[in-house]
Amino acid sequence: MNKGRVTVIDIAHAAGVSKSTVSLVLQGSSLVNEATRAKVNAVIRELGYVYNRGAANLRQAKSKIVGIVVNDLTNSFFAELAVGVDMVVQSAGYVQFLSNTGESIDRQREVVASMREHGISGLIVSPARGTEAADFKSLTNAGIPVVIVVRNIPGAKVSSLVSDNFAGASAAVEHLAGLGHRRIAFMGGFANTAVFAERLGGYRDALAKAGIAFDDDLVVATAPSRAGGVEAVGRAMLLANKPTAAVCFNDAVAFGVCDGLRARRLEPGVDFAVVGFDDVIEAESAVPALTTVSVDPQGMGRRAAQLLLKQINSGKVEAEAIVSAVRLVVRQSCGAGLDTTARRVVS
Amino acid sequence: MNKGRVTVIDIAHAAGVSKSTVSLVLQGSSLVNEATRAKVNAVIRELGYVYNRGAANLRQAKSKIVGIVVNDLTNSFFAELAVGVDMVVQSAGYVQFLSNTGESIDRQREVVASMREHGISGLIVSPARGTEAADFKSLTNAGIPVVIVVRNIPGAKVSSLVSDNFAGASAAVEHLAGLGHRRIAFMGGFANTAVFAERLGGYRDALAKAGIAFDDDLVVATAPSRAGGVEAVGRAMLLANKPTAAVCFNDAVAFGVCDGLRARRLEPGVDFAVVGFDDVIEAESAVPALTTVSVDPQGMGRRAAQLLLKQINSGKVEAEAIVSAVRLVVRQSCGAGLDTTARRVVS
DNA sequence: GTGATTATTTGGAACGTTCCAAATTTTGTC
DNA sequence: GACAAAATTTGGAACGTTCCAAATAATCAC
Repeated sequence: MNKGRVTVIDIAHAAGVSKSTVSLVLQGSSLVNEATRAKVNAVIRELGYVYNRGAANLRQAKSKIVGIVVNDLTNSFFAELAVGVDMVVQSAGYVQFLSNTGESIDRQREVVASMREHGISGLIVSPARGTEAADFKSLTNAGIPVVIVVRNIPGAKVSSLVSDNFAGASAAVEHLAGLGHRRIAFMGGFANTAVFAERLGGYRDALAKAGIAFDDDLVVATAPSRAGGVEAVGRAMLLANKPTAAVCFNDAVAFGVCDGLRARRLEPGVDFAVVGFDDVIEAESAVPALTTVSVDPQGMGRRAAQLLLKQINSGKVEAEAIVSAVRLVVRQSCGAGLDTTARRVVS
Repeated sequence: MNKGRVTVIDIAHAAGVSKSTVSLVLQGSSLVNEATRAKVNAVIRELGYVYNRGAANLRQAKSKIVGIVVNDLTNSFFAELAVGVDMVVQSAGYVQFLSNTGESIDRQREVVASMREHGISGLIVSPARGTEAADFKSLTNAGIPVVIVVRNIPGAKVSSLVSDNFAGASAAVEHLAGLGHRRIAFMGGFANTAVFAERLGGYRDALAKAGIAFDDDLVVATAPSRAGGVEAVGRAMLLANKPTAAVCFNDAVAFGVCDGLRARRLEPGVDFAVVGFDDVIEAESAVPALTTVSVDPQGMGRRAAQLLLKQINSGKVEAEAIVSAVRLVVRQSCGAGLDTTARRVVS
């Protein structure tokens, strides 16, 4: 009725108290008498009051908003990561700005700036390729904590949470070697990324430990997508000395590899062993179920959010670098599928 | 330096003008002299000023924030939808709150309330199952436009954008019948949803038109996921009179059906025809490429966002119900794969 | 009942912006 | 150079909250 918006003052008026008291009630302060609290709450419900956080943020400092920007939301890995973040952020009473950069660094800059104007009190970012350490300088200078996930940025003075890519790839190779494979390919991924380098490093290391010579022909870099996987098998099968197994850059590539194998009348898990990386949700239900390095993207999202909230609350912005442990989940696609009850980790 | 935050007043001071002038510059007003504008902008850059939208919103009404809530972000369909929304929202200078409900109606209520407190000026929602028309009443009462996508809610006085489920399923059946199939199953999806009912309706209608008797055994409802697809083939293949083709509730189910077929040594597109629904991004690159009803989730997201922005800007909140046309994209999984150059629509 | 405690409540004064009406400067005309 | 018109600039007064210091009310001990 009056004007439009119902404000604390209207409530105060209707409840016969001062606006300060209403404010106290809103914040759940213990200073206020039980009877008045009840009355105020009743009036609040009655008038359909909605809290105006914008106004509140003007006085307070803590905004109950965090930002999360990912480089490719259409990739299940990042979608799950976002869901993980959402879960903890939501139950902490925060709300998240989420934006997709599509690997565009300009877009990333824009959305981060925009989020900042909107007053985020923290940022989780899976940086677009080519992001520099300086890009988050202004955030951290302003005391806004930043957590980088998935892809690390050398030299950035912010917290990071990445998975143990080296150990993961290494475990995959070790497992395949244990099954008797000698021609093990590394398929998919863009060669000029840190993640690629780390996983390839683990691959080479494990190869060496297993006494298998590294063969440059067996690493075939493609887009880290399903289509890239199809392409990768195609290229690998042109070799004179064909591989009999592959560790893939990620699960999307692995699925593509399976598709490509079948297009050649080879059955993954029978005629050729494939292991993925990430343990995306479909990995378990696919046929054959994908043997993969479990990164638990959702769990990673949750951990990232927890780390961020911790930093927001503690006020101190000291960088913390966490590398998250991974473990190989053996299912059917590697041909060792004895234990079909293997389940994904939910930490 | 001074306190912490740089404000318009600091800028005004440093530039030797009044705060009002700075404000004018910020808004790109044409009232201000070119020379002063330049000076002010220089100072802004120099002092590292960041605009405080929260404060601005206190005075203005339009908040440059929209909310989007989806029921399952881990489903590529919704992830792509969100990306589509993000694209247009971003380039309109807005920023989006995104939340995932995971089909929980309580969570949905919470996040919508929270978004509202944060001052969204519009909401796009793919409602959780069981959402009622009344749930958005308070939003619309406050003049905040709401656009419902994907799943319609009968009786809700808000705009909606859904795909033509009836026509899509119908086209799929017609196509399969045209290829000579008589035992066509309908696989996947929860039976008690509007979308299921619409698609099943299209299926039955097309069956009738093709002169094929409807067989209750051939509709096998399961979860609308990859695992559900696997389950569906399993059940269908137990029938005495087995199907030779299936139209699936969505692409996830269709992929599951392919998996299940292969687990039975049947090759999709050769021994059994499968057509999906949605045209998720992987549909094109999967092997065999999936014949599916193209819903173009990203395009739908874009359209929803455009519709919402239009309503926000025009100020009038009159509901508009759009049913988005779909078209069958014939690829390989239906066995008619002659034209391999079929491409997805990007409107 | 009195003074001291403790428990509640309460008016401003912020916070950083935008808006309005009015003031000032510049430009143009004769 | 005086006057009008146009262009530019500018002080408050909002916006809806939270804080603070201080006021008031309730309770206690004697």
